[in-house]
This record gives sequence, structure tokens and C-alpha cells, in this order.
Amino acid sequence: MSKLQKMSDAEREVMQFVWAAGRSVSSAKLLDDLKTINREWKPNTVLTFLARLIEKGILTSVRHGRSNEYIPLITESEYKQFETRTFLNSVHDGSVKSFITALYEGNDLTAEEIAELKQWFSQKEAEE
Amino acid sequence: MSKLQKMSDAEREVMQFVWAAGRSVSSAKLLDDLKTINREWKPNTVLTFLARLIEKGILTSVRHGRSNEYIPLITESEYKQFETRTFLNSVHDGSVKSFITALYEGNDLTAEEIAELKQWFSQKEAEE
DNA sequence: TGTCATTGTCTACACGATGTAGTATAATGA
DNA sequence: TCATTATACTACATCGTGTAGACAATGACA
Repeated sequence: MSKLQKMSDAEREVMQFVWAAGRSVSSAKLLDDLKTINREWKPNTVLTFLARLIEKGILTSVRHGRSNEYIPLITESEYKQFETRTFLNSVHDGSVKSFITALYEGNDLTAEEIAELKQWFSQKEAEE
Repeated sequence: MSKLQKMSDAEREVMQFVWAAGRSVSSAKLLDDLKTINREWKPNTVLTFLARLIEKGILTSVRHGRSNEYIPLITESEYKQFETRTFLNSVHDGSVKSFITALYEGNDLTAEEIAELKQWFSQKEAEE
């Protein structure tokens, strides 16, 4: 419940798999999927993460027989929006330009990225 | 010392005043400046933040008589670069476009911002 | 030159988040 | 009904953070 809070790193890793699984996912499948990356998490550990994701307003679950089905309450994209806006406000006073400038000054923008973004902005502006 | 770590919120507030003060600043002036915003920090509390900023590789100090002079080791701009890059990697897999897209989809970009950024990119591209 | 006031460093502590997982409980199928 | 099994509850150490007291060093002044 409550307002939508930030995920921890481990929670984020788990959520990535939930989102990847589609509309909903059983814990069995999730546990299984998680084995593919070799995180040595005990099942209970993952269940704790899931419980916390529920507390944080990111997930919900429905009982299905004796196991749970987990269902995202928000999309990955929505979550990224949330994190992005929060970050922008705290570090860049809400200014996207300050953000871009920071990257540019750190030589963190390649010519390709610049071109790609320029393109993107032109298109969006045209759409207005 | 060490690698340059993230500041906490309170540390960030203090650092803002250090940066604003110019090349270096005495604790006396800093304490004084901080009084202007009404943070009810005891002097020792601020001193703790300063000590931690030193540990985190963001500040250094020189003894000057019986008081300290605090000197930033990095500029505000450099620090923002660091935070920005870290954030981009953790939330957007390093992709600036993913970042911009998130803002756009959240309706967090005004037409003005788009225009401004488009402009900015055109110019940068031209400079290449 | 010894004492005091000032400023800094060290130490402490409570609280919340996080990673980690054991134990208790409830539901199901045999 | 009872063993199985997946979930919920509880625990706990560690770390970051805000907060600040106690103790130490050092100039300044009598």
C-alpha cells in the first residue's frame, strides 16, 4: 500500500523478472527464472523481497491454490518515470537541461547519442 | 579519501553552501551562512557532516590557526556528473534515450523544454 | 607562561533500510 | 486426517543517516 516507494537493488532485480514474465507470474516460475542468473538466493529470501515489493505498492498477489500469483501494479516504464522524476528533482532541481549538460560535460555523451537525441527531439517537436 | 561516494541529503545541503562560498570557506562563515536557511543544526552536527564529506572524497580541510578552512575537491558540476552517470546506469541501463523517454511518457516534459533541448542538441551537433 | 575559551575530532546512539534466512502456519492432496 | 509444501511472520546483523555530547588541541590573554 501507501505511496509508491523506491525499490532496493535486490528488489529491482526481482521486479525485472516479474515484468519480463508478462501480466503475472507464479512464484514457482519466478524462483526458477531467477536461477538462470546465478543469484544464490534462498527461496525465502526472494519471498521476503516480494513481500516488501507489495508493501511498497509495486506488486500485489493473489492466492492460487497453495501458491501465489504475483501481479505488478505499475509498469516498468511507470516505475522508471517515478525514479527519474525523483532523481531530477533532488539532483538537478528538476531541470532536464541541467541533467543533459552534466552528461555532456562529463564527456558521457557520444556523437551517436547526440544525433539520436537531436532526431528524437525534432520529431517530438514536430508532433506538437 | 577513497572513491567518491554519494552524499546524503543533509551533506548535500551543506555542500551547496561550500560551493556557493567560492574556492574555500571557513567553518565560522559556513555556520553563519547556514543560519540563513533555518536549519536548526547544532554546530557539532554540521561539523560531523563536514567530516563525512571529507571521508567521502568530496571535501578537504586545512587547519588555519585554530579553525578549519574547507576546500571542495570537486566542483558541483563534477559531482552532478557522478550522480547522473550512476543513476543512468542503475535505472536506465546507461541509456540517455530511455531517460528522456521516461520523462516524456510521464508527461513531465513541457513543450518549452522540448524546444530548448532540441535547440541545444542542434547546436552541439553543429559543433562536432 | 599558565589558564581559559574556542573550535575540532572522537565516540555514541537510535532509527530505518537492506540482505539474509529460520520458524511457524495454513492449505492441499493422498 | 496427516504429511507436504508454499507462504507469512519474525529475527538479526550491518550500514547509512541525523543528531549531538565528551574530550582534546590550540591560540589568546592575563
